[in-house]
Amino acid sequence: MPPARPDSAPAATPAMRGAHATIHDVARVAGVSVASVSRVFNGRDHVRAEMRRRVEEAAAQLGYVPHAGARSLSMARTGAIGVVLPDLHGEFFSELLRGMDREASARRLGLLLTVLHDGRGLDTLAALRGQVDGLVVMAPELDPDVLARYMPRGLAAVFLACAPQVGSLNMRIDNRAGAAAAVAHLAAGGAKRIVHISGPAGNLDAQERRAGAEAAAAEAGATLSVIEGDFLEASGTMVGERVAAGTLAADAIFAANDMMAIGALVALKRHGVAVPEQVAVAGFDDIPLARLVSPALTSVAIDIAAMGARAVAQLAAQIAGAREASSGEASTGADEVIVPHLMVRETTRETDRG
Amino acid sequence: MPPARPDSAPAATPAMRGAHATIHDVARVAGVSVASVSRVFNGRDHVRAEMRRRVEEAAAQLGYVPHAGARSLSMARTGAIGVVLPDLHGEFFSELLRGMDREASARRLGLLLTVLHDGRGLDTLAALRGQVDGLVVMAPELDPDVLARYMPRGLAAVFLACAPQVGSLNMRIDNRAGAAAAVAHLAAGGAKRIVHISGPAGNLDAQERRAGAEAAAAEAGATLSVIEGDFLEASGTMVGERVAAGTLAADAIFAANDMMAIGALVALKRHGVAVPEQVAVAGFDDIPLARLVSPALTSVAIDIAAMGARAVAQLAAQIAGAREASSGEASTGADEVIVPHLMVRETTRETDRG
DNA sequence: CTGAAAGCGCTTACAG
DNA sequence: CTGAAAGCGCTTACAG
Repeated sequence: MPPARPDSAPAATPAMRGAHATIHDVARVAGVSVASVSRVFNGRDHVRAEMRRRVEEAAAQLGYVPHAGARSLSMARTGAIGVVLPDLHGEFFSELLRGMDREASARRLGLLLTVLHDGRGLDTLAALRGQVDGLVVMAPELDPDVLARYMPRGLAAVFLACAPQVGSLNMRIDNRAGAAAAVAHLAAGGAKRIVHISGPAGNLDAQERRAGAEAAAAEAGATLSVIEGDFLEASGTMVGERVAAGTLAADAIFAANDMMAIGALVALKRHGVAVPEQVAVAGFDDIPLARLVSPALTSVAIDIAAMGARAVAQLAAQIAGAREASSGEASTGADEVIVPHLMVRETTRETDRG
Repeated sequence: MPPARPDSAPAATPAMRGAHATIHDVARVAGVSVASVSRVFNGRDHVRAEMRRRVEEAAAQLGYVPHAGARSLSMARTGAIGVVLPDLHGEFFSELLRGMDREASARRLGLLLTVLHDGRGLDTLAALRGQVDGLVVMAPELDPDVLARYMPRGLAAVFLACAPQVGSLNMRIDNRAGAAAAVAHLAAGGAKRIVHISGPAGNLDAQERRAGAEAAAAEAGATLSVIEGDFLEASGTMVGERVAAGTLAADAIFAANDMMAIGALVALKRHGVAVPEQVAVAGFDDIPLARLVSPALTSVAIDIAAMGARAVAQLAAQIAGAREASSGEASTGADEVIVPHLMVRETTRETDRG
């Protein structure tokens, strides 16, 4: 639709044309100014009851609904926040979104999803300016400088599990501690030859989990061999089959996420390997599925939904702050670290307690 | 930020104020008109190389990024589609979103998520006007008239698993056929007393699945007792425990979705009931988890991701059509029915074949 | 309490 | 090829 309508009949109202009624249509029908219609709909200023009645009547008659786009341009507020995710595979992101929605719904904020299919989509980030009030970004595989280059300037942002962005609020998972706890637990259960299925080499979470696993293995005097996976079930399956076949010696497997752990677990069981008696298995994330497989999977737990909710809350605070301070930078609170804890279940041997 | 900036120094450019540079800033720095800047950025019309160079230089210098909100107001196109979902629990919605994103990303469309927490949120639907180009709505628990009342008029829409909306494109799952296939399979495996864990009474999918189950049970001469669940694991657990305790007589359980079936399955196993020997179990949806539990769950499969992708593709076609026809109604293609198929796995007895 | 007007940041016929 | 101007549909100081 061209901005001008030179060729439409001058008397035709948008409502007549099948398009939506505008605030001008309502004003005309109600016999008042557009300013008054606006006031009635926003309900801040006082308007006389009679005025309100007439406007509401006209609006109802025309089926008028304010145009959110125009509104946000005028008010410099969209009511939406952008969510940038690396991928949508698996329950991790489903849980994360659920938590984000919980918080966003409560604040009447929309969630605009942008998925970075291994790098592609980065250029759409900048285009989010004017479409969202802020961004929650999760991009564990991206170089922080590259990411910074594509971020729209001056937009509030919270970074989740990314390489830290200076000047922004970063929420990080303590991957090292979580992985170390899992490996220490395996070693305490008697494991001597631990296989670690890592995430992709470029992934920050993967790097940190691997480092934590290596440190704990060294500490416990166990050997740790690393096989690179891709966070998908199939790479776990492959390792499980090699272990079952005897090609890969292991009395324990620690995977960098649950889906790979489950892949390994299922493969081991299929080949008659007893878990945890012959080979213990542990994962990372503690997705809902972890307790449903059998034996139930020991995993490093993070409250994913809570993390998502927290990120949205932080972002909302940042947006409100920027709005208040009106000019320029919002105060970005201190970075936050999420500390995971180990959920011991049936795929590992419980160690003595007291 | 007030629309006018009466109190800011007249010489201050937005860029200087920490805010974003606008097209006017770029035009001024490049010494050209805003129209030309617009042309360079949209790349449709021809512009001289020298002009392009100057504009691009100025834009780079100012860190200019076009304002999507203003753009969409001008062009009457947002580049986003709204996704309205009843809830985010479980893998079903994760899969659905994944499919939608696959298609939306390919078309460079954003996905604006709106979750209807049992009814709440309906009033935000209308507010989507001007924020999205169209809507994919999934609301199996909503009365079609109520839904119609809240839908923004004149916005393209595809309805997924809703009570059919006249004049719109509806995509429906053939729930009756799917449920009937599952129950027929259970009966063929020898089941005589089947317990059906239904979805909530107000849910259309639930109603149809129940009807299909009842028809098939009657056909096969098996009894079917219905216990109302809520699509969550816990309601399946409860039924599983009653069956294990002998309070509820059953040689087979058919749940209206997989999470309830898995709840029942886990409860039965925990209490030492052999599946499928003593009690067979079947679910509906065939979420990825279904094949990971053990024994692996027999389930009525629908390609959830494909369904989501298809809905987005249909919506995109509808939007393009409306844009082409310029005035008024888009042609909404014929309704579509998704036909599920039964995935037989280990929780049911395989019946003879040939 | 209400209205006229300017402004939000773009795009695009229209006329050079 | 380029610029001036009108327009997208709202909101909000400003002046009654």
